[in-house]
Amino acid sequence: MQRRRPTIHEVAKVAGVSISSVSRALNGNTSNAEMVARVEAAVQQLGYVPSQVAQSLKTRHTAQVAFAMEDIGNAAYLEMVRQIQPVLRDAGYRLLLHSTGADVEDEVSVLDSLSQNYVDGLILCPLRVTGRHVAALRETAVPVIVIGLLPDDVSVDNVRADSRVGARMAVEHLYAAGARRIAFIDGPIDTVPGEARYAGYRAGLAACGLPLDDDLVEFADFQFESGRRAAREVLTRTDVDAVFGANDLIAMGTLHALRELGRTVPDDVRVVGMDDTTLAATSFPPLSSVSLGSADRGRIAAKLLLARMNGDDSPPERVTVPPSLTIRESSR
Amino acid sequence: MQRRRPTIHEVAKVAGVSISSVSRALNGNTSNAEMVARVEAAVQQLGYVPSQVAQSLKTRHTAQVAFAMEDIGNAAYLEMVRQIQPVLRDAGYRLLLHSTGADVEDEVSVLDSLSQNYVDGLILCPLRVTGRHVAALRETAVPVIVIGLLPDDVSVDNVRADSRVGARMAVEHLYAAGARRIAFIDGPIDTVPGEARYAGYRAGLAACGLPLDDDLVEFADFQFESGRRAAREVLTRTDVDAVFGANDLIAMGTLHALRELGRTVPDDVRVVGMDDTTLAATSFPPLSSVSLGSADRGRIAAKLLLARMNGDDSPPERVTVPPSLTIRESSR
DNA sequence: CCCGGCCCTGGAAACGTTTCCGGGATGTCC
DNA sequence: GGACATCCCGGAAACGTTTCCAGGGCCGGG
Repeated sequence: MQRRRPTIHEVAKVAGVSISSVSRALNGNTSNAEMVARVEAAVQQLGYVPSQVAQSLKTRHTAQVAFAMEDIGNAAYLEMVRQIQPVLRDAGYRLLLHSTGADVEDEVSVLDSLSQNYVDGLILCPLRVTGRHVAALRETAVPVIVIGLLPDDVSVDNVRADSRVGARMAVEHLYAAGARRIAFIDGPIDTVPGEARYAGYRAGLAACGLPLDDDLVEFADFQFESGRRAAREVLTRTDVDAVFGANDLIAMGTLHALRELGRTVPDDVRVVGMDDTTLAATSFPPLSSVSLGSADRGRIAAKLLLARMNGDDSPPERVTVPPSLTIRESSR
Repeated sequence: MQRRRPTIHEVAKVAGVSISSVSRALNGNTSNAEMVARVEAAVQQLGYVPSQVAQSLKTRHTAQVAFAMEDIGNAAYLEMVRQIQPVLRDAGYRLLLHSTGADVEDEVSVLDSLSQNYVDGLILCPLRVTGRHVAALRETAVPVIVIGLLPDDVSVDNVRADSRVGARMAVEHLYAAGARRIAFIDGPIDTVPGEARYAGYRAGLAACGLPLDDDLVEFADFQFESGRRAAREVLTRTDVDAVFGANDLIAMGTLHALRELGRTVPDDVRVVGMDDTTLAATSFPPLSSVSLGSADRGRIAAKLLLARMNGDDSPPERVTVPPSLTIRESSR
């Protein structure tokens, strides 16, 4: 351990050839089979492993890609990671994780330094998009794919969910199932998803001819506990026959709140969540949930990034993954 | 985008000083305030960002650490990542993720190439430990911390859970609550945790004076669906008044199987899981679970690694994190 | 048999930093 | 006021690769 590693020079000496020949032999740029054999023998003997750092310096790429998101603990991001990782690994890239903790400062610094550096590409999932994000995005030295909403005038590849339509689908589904007092527990209103889901909720109400009642709306922070608290709030404050939670954790919290208040699901109150994480299928009762296609978005983003890193310079793409509703017992 | 980045030479030219001075100014190795100011002005003007690759080549460290585990989707590993990431980030390291898919080949290649390369340290969570693992561990060029069981003669820092004792605690708890026919749904027996938990289960039975009945034991693969299936199997096969699941997913599957079979929890059958993931608290009924301290293990491993990377060369440590049982409604 | 072209090899430069070293200027003390 | 120590800056080497380039051997054709 901590032994100095052999360099290409030592391999060359042992094999009795020049370092250029070693390099060529190892990279398959020679046709002399005997040369290759000698070099490989020397490599074997010394336990030589090329320095990726030196290679990177020379070749100007690092075989690394970063994925930056708010919090790896969030199931939706996790789903993305699970899709992104194999795609990139099969293409020979390593995945670097960057939890920003939703800090704008941190996200921007990822963009303008991280992306100019030890990474060949970046997939970014910003919770909020500020002017500084946009400015930084214009300056990056490597391809960036943004997952999430982005202003129209930013020409960067962009894979988005349509959580607005998704939220509307949830409301319409609940209405169709007979609900008329549909509560909504949102995440923070100043985040991109929080705002979009709220808009979708209102659009859904409008489409169903229901009035918007502020008593039916509460804001939490996308977590289980705060979801439970917010749900209790609404449920004790006013009359409710359905709850739409802005993500599955909030909806799970709602299920617990309902149980504590002695209400039954779905007979008494129907519940729908969002993101369709594994939680939804394993909850009790199994939770209806609007999938925003996290897995698809991850996979698409990874493939897009791969194409860009391979030199594809067609105009920026904008892919929107359509939402889909999975109906389970909680709203049946 | 894709514009060539300025180098230190250009900064030097703009600032009218030598590259050595630029380097010193940027790294705080100079006391001339005016020099620093001039350099920073030039840096600002050019938008210069040092090449981390070149720095790494020179300084021989990369400010990167890898975490290799079977599958990032597993909640226990996720918990570790959440702890490891901030510790390392605060110390200036980036975290590289490596999902091995439990492939021995892949794990060993991580060990003997990855660790000799673009990384200053490695945290490894092997599901199985083979001779090749051990051999590779002896050869690594950078500090490695292993989370999980390791043969005694391998002198590598090691943070372990005691899942054997944990499993035994679960059984004793169920016995104390009145259960006498305690079923066990394990993961694959040929994995380190699968084996340890099985051993703990048997030890628990022995401690309670209960016989080992093969009818009460079934093997799944640590997933929800296979856990549900295995639970159904056992529950229809024989008489059962408690189930211990080798992880929370299996226990969740068991809860669903019980519900489908019309048995109530905990009155009819008590259930205990393992890992105490967030799932446990949000399930219905809330799931009793043995915590193996994933979060603690992650944090400890990260700190240990940090110490090693800072040159601490005291003899290898072996830390065992004690299990703890959180009793919730499912076994009350 | 000689010459030209081709292929293979080795030498050397380059990638962008950090750091060692030497020289010149400055300050201080006698 | 001179000598010596001190400090600061610039030049250059080095980190470990890849790749360009030139030279030499070999083969084939004239």
